[in-house]
Amino acid sequence: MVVDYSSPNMAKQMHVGHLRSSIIGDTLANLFAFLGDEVIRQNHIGDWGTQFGMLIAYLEEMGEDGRGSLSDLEQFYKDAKGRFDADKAFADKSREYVVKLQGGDVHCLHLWENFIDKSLGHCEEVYSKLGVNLTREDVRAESSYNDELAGIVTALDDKGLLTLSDGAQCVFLEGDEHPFIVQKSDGGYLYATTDLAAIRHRVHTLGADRISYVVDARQAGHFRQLFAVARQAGFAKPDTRLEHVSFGMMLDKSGRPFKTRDGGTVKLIDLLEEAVIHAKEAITSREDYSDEELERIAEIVGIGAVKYADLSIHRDSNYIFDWDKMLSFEGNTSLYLQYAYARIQSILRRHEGEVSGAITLTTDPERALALKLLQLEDMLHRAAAESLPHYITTYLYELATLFMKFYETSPILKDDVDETTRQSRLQLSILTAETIRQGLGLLGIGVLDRL
RNA sequence: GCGCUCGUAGCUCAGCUGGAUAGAGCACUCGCCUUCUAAGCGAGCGGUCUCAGGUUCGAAUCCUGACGGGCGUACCA
Repeated sequence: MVVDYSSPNMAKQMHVGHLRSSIIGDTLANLFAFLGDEVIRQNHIGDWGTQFGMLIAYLEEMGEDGRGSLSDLEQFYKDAKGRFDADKAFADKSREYVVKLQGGDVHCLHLWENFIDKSLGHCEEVYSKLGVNLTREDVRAESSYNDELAGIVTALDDKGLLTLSDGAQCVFLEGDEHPFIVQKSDGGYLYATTDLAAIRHRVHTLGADRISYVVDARQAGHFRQLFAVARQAGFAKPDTRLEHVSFGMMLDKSGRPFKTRDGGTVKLIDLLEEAVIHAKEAITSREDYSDEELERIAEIVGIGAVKYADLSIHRDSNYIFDWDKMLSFEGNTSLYLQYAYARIQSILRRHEGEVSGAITLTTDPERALALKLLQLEDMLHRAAAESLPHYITTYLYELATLFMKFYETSPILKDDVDETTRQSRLQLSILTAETIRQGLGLLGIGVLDRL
């Protein structure tokens, strides 16, 4: 199966809006793979379009080796746009470069490749910090389908699906007010065309029997049409499962789309750095760690908190972005789970000798914990069937809560605990720790032996 | 206008596809560290599940309508 997620635009820096697709998609890909599916990750990056003419013209001006100028893509884009608006000659050159680029001009292609490479490098930096398992091998850029677009339109025509309307090639779907446009009146193709080419490639070349698109809910209409057309055209087979794994938007406290104070977008890398700083402050006040240790723990705790805050919410709902909540360490948070894990590791460190023997359940806390442990597999299948990552977080939180109660009521290493009970409780603790570790692992969140 | 989606405690959210007195966290009030990590645990406070009908033995959950929020509505992605 194919999971299509993240899909950043190469012209812009990744901002908080890209967070959800990246981590929801990654979690689902991890989950499907864990359950035994053959998963092909696809990062359908946006690397084509008119703005690239402007960007490569500006890159050329700045000197293409000038890495400094590209270190902040957001600023680079703004500067390029400023040049474009202010300087007519530059604007003309930008338009000329778009045409040359699309015509395969070597010089422009070289500039463009350089630009994409740098931009993708920024994304990879974010993926690495986020613990998202996307590599260059998963990248299948929009532009890579360019040569197939004409063939897509021809194939639709052969099927008798096309109608010329106002000069544009359209597929009219029954019951839809608007058609699915695959070729503009000026002859240009659209992302709808590219998406069709991508489906055909995924089904017929990659052999996908299920394709999950992790894209925000605003594009629901597009995907509904895309899937219908893909089936009618035979790009997808009748039994190919196509699904739009939609998710809601990030809103601010007053319920409007989330922006910074000055109306800009919050860069993802800044959010992550902020989270690590916050985690560092919280950790420092608690215990003495070496600088190295502090850095490592803050990274795992801080990034985990951000990811968990997002993944623990039903993906369909719009959610309110709140620094305090996102960086919170109380209640249903990643730290609670990491804390439970660390407590167990502490017990295991103190215990000397082997752990063996049967698990015997005699008390209510033991039974409740064991019962929850047994529900893991069922939960994972439900999460996969519905593509809902928050089932995992809810489960882990419930598990950790039950462990905390067990921990409070059920001594393990105390002198007055008999050996049979001790072994049983150790086994329960180990199973709990392993379940938390694996569960958080699916979310791409790490655990710590000490906290 | 039409379409999609959401409306559950003061706030942020769950609610396993129709089952028993609707659950958490935060906030607020109390209590628990000489014994395995108090970033924890226990107790309390707090909801006519937006409203009105309907289906059902049974509805937060399904259907219809109203009200309210968000999003989308052909040649951007």
